[in-house]
Amino acid sequence: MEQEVRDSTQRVLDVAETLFMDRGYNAITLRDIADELGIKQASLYYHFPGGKEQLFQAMAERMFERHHQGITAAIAANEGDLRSQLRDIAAWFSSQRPVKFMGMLHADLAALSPEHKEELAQKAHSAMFRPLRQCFVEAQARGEIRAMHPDLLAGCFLWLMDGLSYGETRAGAPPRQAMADDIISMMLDGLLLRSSEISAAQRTWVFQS
Amino acid sequence: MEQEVRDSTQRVLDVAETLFMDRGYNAITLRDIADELGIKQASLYYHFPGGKEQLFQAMAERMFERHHQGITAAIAANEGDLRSQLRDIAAWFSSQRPVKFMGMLHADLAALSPEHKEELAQKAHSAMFRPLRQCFVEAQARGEIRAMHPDLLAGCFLWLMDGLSYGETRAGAPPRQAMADDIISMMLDGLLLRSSEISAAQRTWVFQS
DNA sequence: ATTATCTATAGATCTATAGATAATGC
DNA sequence: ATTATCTATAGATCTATAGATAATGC
Repeated sequence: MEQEVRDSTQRVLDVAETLFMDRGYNAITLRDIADELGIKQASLYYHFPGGKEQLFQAMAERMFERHHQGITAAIAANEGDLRSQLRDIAAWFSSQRPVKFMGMLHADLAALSPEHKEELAQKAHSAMFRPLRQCFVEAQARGEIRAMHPDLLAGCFLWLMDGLSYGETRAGAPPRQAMADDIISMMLDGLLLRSSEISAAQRTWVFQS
Repeated sequence: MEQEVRDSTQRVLDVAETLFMDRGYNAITLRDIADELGIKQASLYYHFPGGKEQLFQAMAERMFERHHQGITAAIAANEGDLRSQLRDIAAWFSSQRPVKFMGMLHADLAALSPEHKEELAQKAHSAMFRPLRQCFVEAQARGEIRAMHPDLLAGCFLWLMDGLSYGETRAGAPPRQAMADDIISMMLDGLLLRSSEISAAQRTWVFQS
């Protein structure tokens, strides 16, 4: 029986994650979630007596925990090589349903009670931001990349991964993994023409600034 | 009198933009906007007989038009120099209230009628995305940057500018313009150590991939 | 007895409409 | 006459609660 409890509650969380992440906390009603599950709205209170807010909270915590696993595994599997680490993190996100947790952390958190808000922000930070930030700090310590505020780097990378979720909804967009590779190359190698592709005249310009 | 009509309607749009952009279409009620203006909720129907959706639509169109001016001016003032163009576009966004139009284009548009949705998406594209995309296309034609899907480049840059709005709300964050400069340098120069800072051993690694 | 659902409904909003009121400008 | 507001309220949701029902497992 314990098993069935977990199954049906997990199914509620699955649907809640899909809907909340796609259209936001305020746009989704308990009725939307119940309809999608084929049950009545009031039945959700059996699984989450605390109502909509508790359901959102539980959904977000489960999601953060899952991403924490995915991100730290990608980092650990490529110790000492930032590019591979980022590539595997991107592959992890590609394997998951669109994240959009950045916009979520802003607009949706504002709708929650101060305690829930604070707790979720904290968990999002330790689950996703902190490991990634550490990843950049270590790459800097190894001399692999130049000094730049690691908060900014982690924020940019997560932000861009989040953006992939939106980008892929466009018609005619390249596959997500190809976009992720281009983004990582942009971040690490930069866009300026250099090395063998570069003419002498361009080279002086490139390094003048 | 004509003047006063414009003033009070513009004031409604100002408040609507602040609130809608900060917390999203669904989170903000007409009462929130009216309260902030010090008027009653029903009075908004004098300015926008079409109600909440028309108000959002008008607010978004005015905002897109304003950003179109800002972006194209920044581009035109630095013709032939991508880095300066991007820097001035970033400065433009820093001068404006936080954008968050990316998340808006996703979650908020979904709440509108199909016609409004289509029209706004179209206007956002021509006002902001298209000029920036063209900017990257021309930099590629000049040989200033390497070939990469210009849609991706424009999307990344706008996305990161959008992210600055969120980033600056954190405690202890560096000033927005400093973060913008770092982001532009990351995009153009990349993060990898190279040029004079680079050792011979590292150089072979840098260019091997 | 426990699990997972249901029906019915109270109470709180929220959008939108109808029509009144007050101030300004011709 | 026009502009900009107001009061009052209908109608539609949405969240949450109370208590009933059906199925499963001991």
